Amino acid sequence: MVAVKTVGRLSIYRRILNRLLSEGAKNVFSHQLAVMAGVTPAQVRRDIMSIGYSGNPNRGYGVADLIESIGSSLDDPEGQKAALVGVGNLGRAILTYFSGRRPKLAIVAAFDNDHKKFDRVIQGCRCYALDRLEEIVQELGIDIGIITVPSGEAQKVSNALVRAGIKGILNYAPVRIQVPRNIYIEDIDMTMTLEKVAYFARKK
Amino acid sequence: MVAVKTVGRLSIYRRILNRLLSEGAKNVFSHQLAVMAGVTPAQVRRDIMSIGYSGNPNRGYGVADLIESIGSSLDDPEGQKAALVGVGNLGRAILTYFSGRRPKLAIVAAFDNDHKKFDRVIQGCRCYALDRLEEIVQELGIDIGIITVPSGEAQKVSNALVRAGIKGILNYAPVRIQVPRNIYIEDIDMTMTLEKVAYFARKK
DNA sequence: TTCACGCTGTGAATTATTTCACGATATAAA
DNA sequence: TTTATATCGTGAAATAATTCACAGCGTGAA
Repeated sequence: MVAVKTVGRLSIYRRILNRLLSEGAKNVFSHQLAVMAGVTPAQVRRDIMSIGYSGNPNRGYGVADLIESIGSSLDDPEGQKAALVGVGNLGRAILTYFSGRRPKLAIVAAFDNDHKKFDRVIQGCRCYALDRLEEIVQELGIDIGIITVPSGEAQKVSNALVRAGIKGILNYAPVRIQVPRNIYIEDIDMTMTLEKVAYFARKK
Repeated sequence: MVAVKTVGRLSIYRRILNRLLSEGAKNVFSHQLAVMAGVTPAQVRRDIMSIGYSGNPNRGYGVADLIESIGSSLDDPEGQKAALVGVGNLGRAILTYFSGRRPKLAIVAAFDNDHKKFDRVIQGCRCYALDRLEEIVQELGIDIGIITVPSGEAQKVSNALVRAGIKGILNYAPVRIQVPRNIYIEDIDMTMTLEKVAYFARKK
């Protein structure tokens, strides 16, 4: 089991590596990856070590091999499916963002209360009525939920997702959601982050 | 100078406290805040200690006083202004989100390349042509930039923001941006976070 | 073949962050 | 007034994360 922060950085390295690959790069050194990822070379080496991949002291890391190796650590070989709940501006932005980007990880269903959105297909992802959440999640074998509803509804939506059997939640609503201990939850708190930037813009 | 992580949590506590205040609460205990913020009671006490506020062993913390105290640590008394660059779905979501929420921190200008958006007012925030960025940022005294443009343009936009004199950047584009050392930058990487959730949904 | 170089892999050291644990204390009740 | 109780504040301990620093190695050049 890889540490939380390491998983995050591996995901970033992989994105960089994919770009490098498309630019024709064969190998890359830890110090190059480090600059592109905004971390130290030692950190890069340690992260890569933690997934058991080894570079070559003279060539660095093999771009294609390392992508492969990160994939076999991070990805489910069967692929994983996510559902997005709340098709507002933010929800649509996320759908656009992800649309067909990672083969092993796709948002396959969206849910909303607004009947004008039902059955519309947004970025290749069909929109369903919120009260069909459990049914559809189970039918499609979805195991990740993305919450982009207003704060007031987030806990209710989360409960429904958990009942439906979801294992991980990405929560954009600015409230802490209570979930059973076996569910992994990650919050993206945009207001908090902006306030952090504001503080350090002044103090740094 | 308060630690980065502490600033983030203080911002979260404040949001919770504001809700409690509006519900009429006068006092709150560290263990209550802890549950609502998803941290330990000891952490809450330490964070609050770090801004020099003291509670009462019998009543806990005064809700209104603590809000006040967090404000005087985090906020600029004069207020701070932010500019958003890139008025797509994500940009609009952010504008909607922040619109008039914090008096000491407002997004006062948006920028885009698309001339159809020029001079439109979105959530009380006027949209300008991207090439007027430096001019407007300086005119309005903006010191925070929010980047919501595609990856390929992020570095260019960042350079313009830095030239215009901005001190902090909140970057939503999935690339690491290079900035001078005196600029504070925080990344929100939505893809990375989803991949993290996917990983731990499987492994946890 | 041998050498010199610059990189990787990693134990150890360091730094950052969180939690423990307990004395001090404010209040409500007796 | 005294006592019982539950909380705060915080030094110290524990844990987590990062960086240092260098032995060892693969490769290109001589």
